[in-house]
Amino acid sequence: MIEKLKYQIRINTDIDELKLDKIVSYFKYRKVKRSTLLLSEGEVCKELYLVYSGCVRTYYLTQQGYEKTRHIAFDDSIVTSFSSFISLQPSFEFIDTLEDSELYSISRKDFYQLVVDIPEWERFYTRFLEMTYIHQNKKIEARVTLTAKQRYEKLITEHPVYVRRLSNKILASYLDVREETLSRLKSK
Amino acid sequence: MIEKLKYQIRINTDIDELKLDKIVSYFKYRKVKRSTLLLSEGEVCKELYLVYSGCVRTYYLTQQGYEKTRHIAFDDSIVTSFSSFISLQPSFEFIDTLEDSELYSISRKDFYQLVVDIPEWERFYTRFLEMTYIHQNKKIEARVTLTAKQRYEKLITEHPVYVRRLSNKILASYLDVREETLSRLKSK
DNA sequence: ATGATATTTTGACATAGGTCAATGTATACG
DNA sequence: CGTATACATTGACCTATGTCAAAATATCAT
Repeated sequence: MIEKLKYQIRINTDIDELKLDKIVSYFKYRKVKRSTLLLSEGEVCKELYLVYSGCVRTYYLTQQGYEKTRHIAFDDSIVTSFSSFISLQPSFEFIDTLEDSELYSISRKDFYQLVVDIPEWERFYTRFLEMTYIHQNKKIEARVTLTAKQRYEKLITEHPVYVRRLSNKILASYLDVREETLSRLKSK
Repeated sequence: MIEKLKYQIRINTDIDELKLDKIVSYFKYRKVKRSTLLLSEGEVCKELYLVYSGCVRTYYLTQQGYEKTRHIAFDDSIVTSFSSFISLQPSFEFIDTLEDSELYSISRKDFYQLVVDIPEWERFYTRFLEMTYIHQNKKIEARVTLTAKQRYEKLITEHPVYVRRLSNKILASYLDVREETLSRLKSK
């Protein structure tokens, strides 16, 4: 089951099975329907999710009420409203499921207790933050240097799964264009 | 001198003076003139800088050859081309000085050796990455949800130093608008 | 100081992408 | 199954911001 998480940790840091089992024991299994709201704007985010199957996203609203998708997590990836999870400030993001999903969740309290108790877990977390930084940075660069068309084509090339698995509406909100614009881009 | 770094580390993690002195001993002092290029696109970034005085920025070029400023570091803050520093991949960013500056630099090798050797330093680094994440995320949100005018006004309100200390050209590149546009925004 | 070089401002115009509205097409649920 | 609700497409038009060029300042090096 949660083998994938174990595997992820193993490749990022040396760790024995005992500690690995301890870490994994804090994750709780949870099955949720499509379109389930896991966190609302204004709430403090006290859970981190590991997506075992399905799809979870985080998004926020513009002043005009449009959704902007920050992150989409498919199988075996981690998702939470990080800014809130880290700072304990109210989240400006929502978290919801885009498909029926199986999740493993860990509480913020347990998560940070593991950071203190298990050096390998802290190492893993540090690596994770580093990779997240790089990913964010690339996303910003793409947003700033490419046209809507180019961003769409880049996504097709680099992550065809997104285009295959997501609705136009979600894809548009992820690429930061209006749905109408995406629809037009596709037909050219 | 490097008291500020010590102070920063102390408030983020408990650490004794001995270790603090060891950390600090790896930083080398360096005085550089305005407009000095510290890193070029394509090079692997193997240094991290602590800005003691002056101003350092990182930027990249769009396909049309325009500069886009990612980060501006004034006194007492940390700057490097992180994606490259972390991954050892060639940097897509440049680093240069916007004012005559005094820097403390540490090599990537020493930096990561300290991460391994001194748990408090790793803790500090983790906190730093967390704060950096939150900062990046806010910047993206602002870029996506606000107009050029609103971004400019937000900057005036939240970080008037930027507006006071930077040229229009740099400020425009930081706000992700053309210089002409910024010039017009100001006169309204 | 003085010319050279870079920055800022202003103007006229172009355009990518947004907006609003209507129509067509899925898909979910009783 | 059928119909209600959400999603996707298309059209006509609009606007914020970019582009290019020229003039007005500021800044720098000798």
